[in-house]
Amino acid sequence: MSSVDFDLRQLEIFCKVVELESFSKAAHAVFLSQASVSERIANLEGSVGTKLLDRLGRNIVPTRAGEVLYKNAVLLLEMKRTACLEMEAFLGLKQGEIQLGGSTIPGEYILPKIIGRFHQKYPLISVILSVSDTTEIRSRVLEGALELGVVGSKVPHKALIHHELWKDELVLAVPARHRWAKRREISLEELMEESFIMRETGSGTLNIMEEHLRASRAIRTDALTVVARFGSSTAVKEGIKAGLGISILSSRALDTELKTGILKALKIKGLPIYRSFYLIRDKRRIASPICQGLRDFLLTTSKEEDKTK
Amino acid sequence: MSSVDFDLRQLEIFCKVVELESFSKAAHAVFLSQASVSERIANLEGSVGTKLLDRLGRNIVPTRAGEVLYKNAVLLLEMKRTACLEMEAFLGLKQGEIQLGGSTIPGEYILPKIIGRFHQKYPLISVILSVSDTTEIRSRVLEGALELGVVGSKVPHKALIHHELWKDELVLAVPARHRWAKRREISLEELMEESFIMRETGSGTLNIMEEHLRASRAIRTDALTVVARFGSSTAVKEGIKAGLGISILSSRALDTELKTGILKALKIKGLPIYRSFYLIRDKRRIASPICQGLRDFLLTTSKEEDKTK
DNA sequence: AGATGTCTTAGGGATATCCGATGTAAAAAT
DNA sequence: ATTTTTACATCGGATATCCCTAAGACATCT
Repeated sequence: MSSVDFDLRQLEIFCKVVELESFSKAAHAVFLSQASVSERIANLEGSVGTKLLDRLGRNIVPTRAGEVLYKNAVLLLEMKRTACLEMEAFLGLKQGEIQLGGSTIPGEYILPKIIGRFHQKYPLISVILSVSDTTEIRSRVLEGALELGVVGSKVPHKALIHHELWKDELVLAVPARHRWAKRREISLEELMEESFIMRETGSGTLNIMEEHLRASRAIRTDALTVVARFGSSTAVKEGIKAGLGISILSSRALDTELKTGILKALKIKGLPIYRSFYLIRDKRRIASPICQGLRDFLLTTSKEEDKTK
Repeated sequence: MSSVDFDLRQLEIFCKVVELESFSKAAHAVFLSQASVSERIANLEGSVGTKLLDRLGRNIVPTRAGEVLYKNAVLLLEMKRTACLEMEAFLGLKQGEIQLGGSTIPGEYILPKIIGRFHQKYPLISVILSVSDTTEIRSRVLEGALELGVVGSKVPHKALIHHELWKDELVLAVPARHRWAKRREISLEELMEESFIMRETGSGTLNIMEEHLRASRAIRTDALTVVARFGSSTAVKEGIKAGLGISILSSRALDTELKTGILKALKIKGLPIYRSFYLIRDKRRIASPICQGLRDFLLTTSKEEDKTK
């Protein structure tokens, strides 16, 4: 029966009338003719179901019902304004957040400092970085939980677009006290003899390793003496330091250890393992402005790095 | 430049689409054709300035911008609903408040218990009673600060409508130990000899007194020996009790004192002073439902009292 | 009483909304 | 791989709304 209804535009006009105590002044304020304001107020009164303003000749005063509506209208319009500002800030790349995924190496060793620089440029944008393995990142990008991902291997998918960001070399890491510590290169055959720490399935590093070893037609990963499978590069490094075994991993993850001499890096004879990190995005979805901003930032950053190299 | 804008109706439809993850289901939910929903969403996307939904074949998922908008839209719509409910409650005479003014006698001795009964009938309505003198109440009703007033004398005014509510008799009150305490009547001439306590200017009781005395052509109020002017009936009563003087006041204000025998009431010879209390309202203004409700309640209440009398 | 200022009403044109029908593209079924 | 199905987009037209100008109504001020 009583179905009160209204519209933001109507409320806007109504509020102006209440505030300026005049139809004609309100009309001027909202850039309408006075007649239109009159009509819309009549309209609003119709759809609320009661008179909202007392027309006392010269001055316009809200009725009690008008006062009740005005009080609510002010709150609603304020909230609308807030919402609009937030949208504008979001669209204007000023404010908001973005869900970014990084596989182990980029997530732990590369992205943190780049996100730092991004944050300096856009202080009100927060980048939420999830670190996981390549496969996981890829599928979460496809479900839409992550807008962007940075992964360590390229697996074509019709919905994903890849952009190469950075190159990376995989090296064989051994403890400083290892009998190979002084050598520069190791042959694949020699590798077979050693205890080997493997990354977990799904890791980009593992994918790349298998890919290269398969290409070399020499050995398969399951021919290696795998003593452990770890879920993170850090764990693998710790395993190597503890003498559990040796492993192939990203030179980027070894920076600190190589500089302090705790670990040594060796190349594998006839098998230079390079891989790239790729930016991935689900092209079926429309990228938010923040997503575009971060994407551009990552791409230009990687180009600049190439130059300085 | 970027001027995000939207409409409650658009948001309503948009939210339904987000919640049901489908244009056609949303269309059904808001009783529109699928085409209209499609058009309105396109419209909204236009006026916000960005795509809000990803159309991934089967399922519809909001973009990041869509999520931001949705979050705000839910709040806005909820607030609108609240506002509508409040308006409906107000219009349905269920909830709200009303500013009522009462001059001294009705405000202090009559209205409190009637408001009590009104409150039992409408528990969510609060009656805000201001007690002041008749003149003050009248002018505050005319400014709109009070919706209704109950006053003790009738002064015609083109904007005011009067309804008689209750009759009241004015009597001469004297202390129990007064030399007139045993008498039933006093003549006007005798009254001149006594110390008299007057109500303040603006009081309805005073108006009525002057009116009747003038009509009797015998004496004027300024011929009385006025020893004090007090702003309230209670103060006058206390003055009488303290032996400061005697006064004419409403029998309704004397109930307690007469029953306990502290004061005595006398009639004035040849001058029966009756007066009525009137409900007043500014007829230029539209009465709120609550105002109408209270008005009806007061009128029927007074009629019932007449019957029982 | 007349002039003035202010809201209401009337009429008409531009725009938006809505619908049914049709187009199109992706998923599901064959 | 092709067809069928499902679901959103688009089209064209009927309707309603919005907004304007102009004229009427009403109270106030002179």
